[in-house]
Amino acid sequence: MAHWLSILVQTPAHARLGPVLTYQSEQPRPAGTLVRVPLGTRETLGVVWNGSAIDATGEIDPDKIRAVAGVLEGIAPLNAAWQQLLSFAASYYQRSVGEVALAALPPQLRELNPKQMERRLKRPKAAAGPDATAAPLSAIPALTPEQASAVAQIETYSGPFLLYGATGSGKTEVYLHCVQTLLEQDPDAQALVMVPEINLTPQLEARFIERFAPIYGAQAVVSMHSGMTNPQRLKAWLAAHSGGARIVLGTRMAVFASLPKLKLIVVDEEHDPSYKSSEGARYSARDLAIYRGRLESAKVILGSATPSLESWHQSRPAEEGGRYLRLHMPSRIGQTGKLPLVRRVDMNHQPRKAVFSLPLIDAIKERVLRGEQCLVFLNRRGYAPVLHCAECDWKSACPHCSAFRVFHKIDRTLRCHHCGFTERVPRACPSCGNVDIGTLGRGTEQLEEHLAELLADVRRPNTVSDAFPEGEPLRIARIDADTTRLKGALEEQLAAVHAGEVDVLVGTQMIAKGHDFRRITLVAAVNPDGALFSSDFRAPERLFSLLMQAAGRSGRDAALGAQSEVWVQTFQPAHPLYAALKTYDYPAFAKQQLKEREQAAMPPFSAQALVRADARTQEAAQAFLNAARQSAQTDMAQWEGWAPLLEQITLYPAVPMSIQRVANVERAQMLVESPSRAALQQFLEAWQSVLHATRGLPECKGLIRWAIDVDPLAI
DNA sequence: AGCACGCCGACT
DNA sequence: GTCGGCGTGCTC
Repeated sequence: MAHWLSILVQTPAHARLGPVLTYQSEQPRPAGTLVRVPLGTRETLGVVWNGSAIDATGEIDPDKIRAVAGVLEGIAPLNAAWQQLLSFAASYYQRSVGEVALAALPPQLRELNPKQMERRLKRPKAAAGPDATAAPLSAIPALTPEQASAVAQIETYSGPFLLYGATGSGKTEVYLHCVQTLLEQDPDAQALVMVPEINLTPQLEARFIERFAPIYGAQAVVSMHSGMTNPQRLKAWLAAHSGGARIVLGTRMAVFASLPKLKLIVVDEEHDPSYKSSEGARYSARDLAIYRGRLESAKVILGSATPSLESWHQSRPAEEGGRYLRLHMPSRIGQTGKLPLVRRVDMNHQPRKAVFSLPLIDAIKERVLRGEQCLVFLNRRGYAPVLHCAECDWKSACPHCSAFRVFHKIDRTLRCHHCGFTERVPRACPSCGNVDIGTLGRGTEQLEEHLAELLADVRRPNTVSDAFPEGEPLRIARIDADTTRLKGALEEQLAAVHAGEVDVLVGTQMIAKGHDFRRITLVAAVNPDGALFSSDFRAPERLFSLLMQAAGRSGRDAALGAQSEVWVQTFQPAHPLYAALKTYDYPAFAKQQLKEREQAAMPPFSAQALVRADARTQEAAQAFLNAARQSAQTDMAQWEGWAPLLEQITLYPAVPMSIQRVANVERAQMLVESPSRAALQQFLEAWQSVLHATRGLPECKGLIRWAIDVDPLAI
């Protein structure tokens, strides 16, 4: 007799299909079982959900129920905790479970046919156990008192923990130590360690392999990130799912890894915006890590030198309502203990239009003449952000976007950084024919060029590197998304910096993160003021974090640490953000920001969601959002018992997005806010059906798609 | 989202 | 006469 199974398949939220489909099967299958099912004309991967549940929507024609095509033999069902995690993620981020769950599985599980799958699973596994070929275990550094105290607290309490440690305070050593203790105590236990970016995985992986391969074998450590090939991803996933991998390192996607014996989760640089996904289900891996930790009784460590204000607020003293335990490690290891001196240059007193102030140029010269390296930041790539005609006021607008195309001098192109549209730079103004067209603003390319001119007469000292003898011109290098497009280019360029081939490094924020430059003693932010006046209320938080991280790049070498400096060129030298930066007083900065947020009832003192709409015309996008808003305020208010809930919800009018048009698609958004997270959740869930219905309205013709972003990072 | 079916323009 | 454009509609 056949059994009826509820099965998840990959169906987008807007498809008019239930979240689970009903299939029949000769045998009962436990929830979590991976199966292949027919769907329309194709066969697709499905996950058995809630065992023998009768279809929730009720009336489907029994004749339409098709049979399960097969079970993925040799792969154990996903456990209840995993199912619960995915159910939660789907409902919290307002997507269908099918979409979220199937996207969380490695792509090859979907693509491989049964025969290929069988072959993959039969592959002989490398013998578990110590890896004889691994380098002999190098001495494990003794913990500093601060590290030892943090480790002791993590072992004593259940967490979650916010490890608030200065750059260079040795947070990674704390992670390594906690993982090591865990694996020694529990022969099955697994740990999940997340980092924000792929770029940061190789060095972390090297450190974990160095530490753990000699004890547990190299296959005990696996990585999960989007830079891996599909076969690599499947292999890592299977290793984690089978329990063979003891440590999983990865980017945000790793939070969904199947880890049957998960006991510890580390979220390094927890404040980093990369943990929030910006497409599909817009989940926050950091927030899901907290949920998952509680769900599976696994300890969670969030680590940062500049925690997100959300995490900082959650880690206030327990008697004030804090839920995380804050562990503080203020000291940098192996150094004089001092962070670089922060110097603000008041650009109001510098020549108008100066890119580099005189004192900064002098300081850079002085450093390179001593054989030290300098790092210069500007968060804008290209040569100039706008090309401009002084005669007729033509500007290099992108024809497809509401943005300017950026002038790239290197290949003489105008490039739109939003849609990719690229043209050769015109010789004369395309509008009036004036041949004297100029640039407005500057980017990293121009900075590099300008710096070369300013330092043209400076010669290298003889202390730097044998390969580049005394008396040669300075080497100025640039690292940004343009110079690192090719695979391996970033590593190559970083290696050149490490080798001392570069005297001055110019780049965007991508060089601020994680890289351990030994001989850099001066870091300069050329023009960071923009974030102070941004309409995004999180911009100051990001700027502070970026500048703190940049400061962490300077003076990591003990011998040079004492004299290292961070320079900030600003027109707002008295701004409280820079004042807090000068004393590295993150707590003071956070306190001030949180006070502002509380007064304005912004996160973490309120919950937000954003509905974004893409359409052919701006009118259609806004009409859709405003109609859905109207329905919420009139129709939903009539629903039995909904009025009190709706009173806790604020729906703001639809507004165009800050870049209103990208690739000829008009974009608008609407903010939804509530003092209560629960109320917001309840509202959004019910509102989904209203949004679906709104779509069909005549004034919404031209709407392309819409999506809800819960806990958006940028508004 | 896929993937079909379906009805109108330029090619072997 | 076919290949193929992407508009609508369905998938347990």
